[in-house]
Amino acid sequence: MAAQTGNRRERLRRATLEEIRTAARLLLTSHGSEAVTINAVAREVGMSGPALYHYFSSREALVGAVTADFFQELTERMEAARDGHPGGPSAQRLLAICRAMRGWATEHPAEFGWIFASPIPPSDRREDSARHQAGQRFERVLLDEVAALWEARPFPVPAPGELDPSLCEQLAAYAISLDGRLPPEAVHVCLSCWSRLYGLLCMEVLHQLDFAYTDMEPVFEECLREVCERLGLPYAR
Amino acid sequence: MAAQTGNRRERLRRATLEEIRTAARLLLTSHGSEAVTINAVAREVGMSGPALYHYFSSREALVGAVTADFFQELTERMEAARDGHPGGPSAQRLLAICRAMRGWATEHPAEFGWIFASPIPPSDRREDSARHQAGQRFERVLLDEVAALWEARPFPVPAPGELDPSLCEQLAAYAISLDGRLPPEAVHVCLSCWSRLYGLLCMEVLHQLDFAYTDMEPVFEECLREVCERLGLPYAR
DNA sequence: AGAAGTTTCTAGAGTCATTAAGCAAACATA
DNA sequence: TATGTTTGCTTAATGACTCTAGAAACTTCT
Repeated sequence: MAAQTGNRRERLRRATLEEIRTAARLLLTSHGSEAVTINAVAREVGMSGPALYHYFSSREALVGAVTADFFQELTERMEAARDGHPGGPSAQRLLAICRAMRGWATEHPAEFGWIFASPIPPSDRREDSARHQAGQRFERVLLDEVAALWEARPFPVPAPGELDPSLCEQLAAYAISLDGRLPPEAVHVCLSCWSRLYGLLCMEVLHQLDFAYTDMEPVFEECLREVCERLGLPYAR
Repeated sequence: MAAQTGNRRERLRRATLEEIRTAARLLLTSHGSEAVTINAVAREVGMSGPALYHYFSSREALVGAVTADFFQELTERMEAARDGHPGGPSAQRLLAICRAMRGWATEHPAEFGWIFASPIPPSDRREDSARHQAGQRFERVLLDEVAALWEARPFPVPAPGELDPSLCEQLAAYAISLDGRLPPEAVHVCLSCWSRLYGLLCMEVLHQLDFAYTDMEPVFEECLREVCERLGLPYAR
């Protein structure tokens, strides 16, 4: 942690900012997305409407800030799960990360929905937005783990040339931005796994599979089993 | 088509309803979700605010109605794609259906987002809601095709007992509601494929993979290739 | 204590969803 | 043709919302 810089004023301001974010989150989880209004949040922290504009320039900014918080919380949970299995086999670490992700998602469905199952507002699509930063850190948790796994023992990937050339080109470009730790084909496998986990979790928090499943836990585990298989890892509950 | 039942009044009413839905959709696609307000829609069709309550009991009802429209449009497009390959090989039909789905999604990202990437409001979760009906019809397009495929030539499925017992139980319950055309393990494969397509399309319309891909078409095709492989079908572009 | 800066307030303009009251035309019936 | 009902809309009004513009109060520093 950085030393608590700043004088009393700054500390107070930080505390208020924190309180506002907490209030916003509480409103989201207890009364839904719609309930997170500037007025309601202000009421909750005991100040009146317009005062909140000294802390956030608009409702969108507030929403963006708490969304970034959620993103960071999820990432920290995944990192903690990973660091809970130091030195152990890759499979265990990766499974722990994925399960931590679902754990957080099911415990915080509204928050997960805000991160992943909502259109990203234009202001948050800029590279310097807090959300984007948080997204990159999140991305790195999974990618680092897969890269480590690849370096330790490469998993089977499609042969070069087997993938569509246009796809390969895009993958190559992205692989470069990853310092070339993974070849394009391995990046594809990685993104494909991520997309499966993403889809399943979105379906769970959005209740898109309620027509078939009442408990998604074993469905997710089965998906993990398949992911492990694809990465050449042993699966264990 | 059913004969245009009803007298002049009813016809006029239906036309107005249609006009309102069209206006709502136009606002969604051109100015985003937020812009679909009762007032704005009413302004668009040339009547003033409250008059709209003679046609829809609330904003939510209006949103639900147009969402159901979208669902139906998507389904019809998929059915048309399927019927464009009558009698042909299963693989071609299934691929055509999936590509039609993505085609509609990419042409109508906002509409697709409303159907699949938004929390389903409680009112629309009831069995008798238009949305639920539309959802079932959509579901059937994919399921029917997979069931036909299964009856013609079963694809490889996990051996009974290989899947988690709790998962099996849920699958068995759902399989029964499908008239037992598919065994639980095949239902699982089917739902797993659906979840992959769903995840990928959501990521595309929500721009969740922009950090890696600029063109999702080959990514989707690669996913289709894998789906085909799993269903024992030949893949062709 | 006084100056400077920060925080919060009240007031208000303009938006939204929704309800209520009422007007006028279209229609059905006598 | 006269009467009453139904239908389609209007305006008015309520209470919520976002956000702006000043004035008031409070902190901190000199």
